[in-house]
Amino acid sequence: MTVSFYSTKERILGAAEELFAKHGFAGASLRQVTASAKVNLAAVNYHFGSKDNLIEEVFRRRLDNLNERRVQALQRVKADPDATLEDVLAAFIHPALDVSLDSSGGLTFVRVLARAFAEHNERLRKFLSENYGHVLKEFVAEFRRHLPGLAKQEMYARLDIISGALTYAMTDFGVIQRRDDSSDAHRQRSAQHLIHFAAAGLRAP
Amino acid sequence: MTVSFYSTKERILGAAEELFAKHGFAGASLRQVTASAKVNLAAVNYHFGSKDNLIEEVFRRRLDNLNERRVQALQRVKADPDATLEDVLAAFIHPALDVSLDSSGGLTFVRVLARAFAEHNERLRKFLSENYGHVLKEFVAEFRRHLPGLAKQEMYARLDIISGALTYAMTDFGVIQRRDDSSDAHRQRSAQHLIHFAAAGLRAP
DNA sequence: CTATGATTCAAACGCTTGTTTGAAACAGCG
DNA sequence: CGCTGTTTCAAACAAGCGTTTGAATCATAG
Repeated sequence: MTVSFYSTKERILGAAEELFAKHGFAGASLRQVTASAKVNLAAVNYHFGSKDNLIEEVFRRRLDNLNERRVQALQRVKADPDATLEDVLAAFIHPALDVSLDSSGGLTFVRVLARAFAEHNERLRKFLSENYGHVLKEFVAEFRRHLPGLAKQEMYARLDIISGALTYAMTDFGVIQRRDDSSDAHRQRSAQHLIHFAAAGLRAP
Repeated sequence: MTVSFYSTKERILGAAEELFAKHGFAGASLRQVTASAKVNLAAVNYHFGSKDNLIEEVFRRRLDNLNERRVQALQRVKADPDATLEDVLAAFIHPALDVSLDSSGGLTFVRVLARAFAEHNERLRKFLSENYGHVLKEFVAEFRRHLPGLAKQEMYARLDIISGALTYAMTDFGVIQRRDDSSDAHRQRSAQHLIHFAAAGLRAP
């Protein structure tokens, strides 16, 4: 019997991520979280101050990483004079898939992320916009460089659709039953589909 | 001062739809709903039996209509020997947009629908699958008639993405701020974008 | 009119929620 | 060892939840 290796804070974050993905932010109670983390109920308020702060910390733990990967991928694309629209899309999509492939709860976090989009919680939206907004803006600028004929308003409308599709594809939210092949392989194929799909949609007149 | 025109049941359904869209099913309480509907708290359990039944009734009120419109649109496409892939997609997408354009809460309902997809509530998923599943299957059969080269597994994967994109596009979930033109006009353009976007994605090799 | 069934209402039910409390247990330094 | 600051713990808090109750009100048929 190995004793628990992770700290109380880490165990709370992991359990919270899992339960937020499964039941939503309002649907998962602190008693569920602390029971799953094998931690005292009061530990959440001791270490995080409140449930809202815990929610933000669940996001921050992974969003910083995702944003950094995307910025780096975008910089590589910018430096390449032969880069195509597909390369820009790959710089946007692959880091998200990479995060979802993180062996310790990455896919779970992507499900949490989709929850955040679906919920209209004002505080959460603001927090996410502050973490996502800046990077998204950089991508929009680069997309427009590859699609000079596309009006700005049109560009935003189509990117909106792509972001939604990306979120859905990454979280297996669909009603369709999957085959039982390795989910890693499935996700790799999903990335290719998404890139082709998005590129075709963006290039449409 | 005009007295209330709608019945108690109708006012509850309308208020519930609005609040479920805004705060989710767990997040919106029956006290909020009944207060917003200007109705006694006990009226929900009297007219619907339980909160779960109320949720189902909110869906049934609009889903029957949407399914009927989609089936009819698909039948028209099937009867037309010159119908294209875009026509099948239009038969799938336009009825959903029509529902969202219903002047009395249609767009609100679409937001509720997106909530249902985001939430993993087992009972809700089952209920929606029973209402959506049959029609979706018919559409898959017709899509495959227009894309004989596309493997069944591939077809499902791409339709999954399209369904997600449709849901997101219909609900303005994106972080991008819209222009202030008429939202009806915006939605009409969205439908065209979605159809072109989806057709390009489906036709990609 | 009275009588009957449907509807509304205020109040309370037991239960769960996030948060707070103060004591107990622990760790590490002098 | 004793002392100090950190962390854990059981217990309780007020507030909100879905649901139930029984009386009051309403509409309508006899």
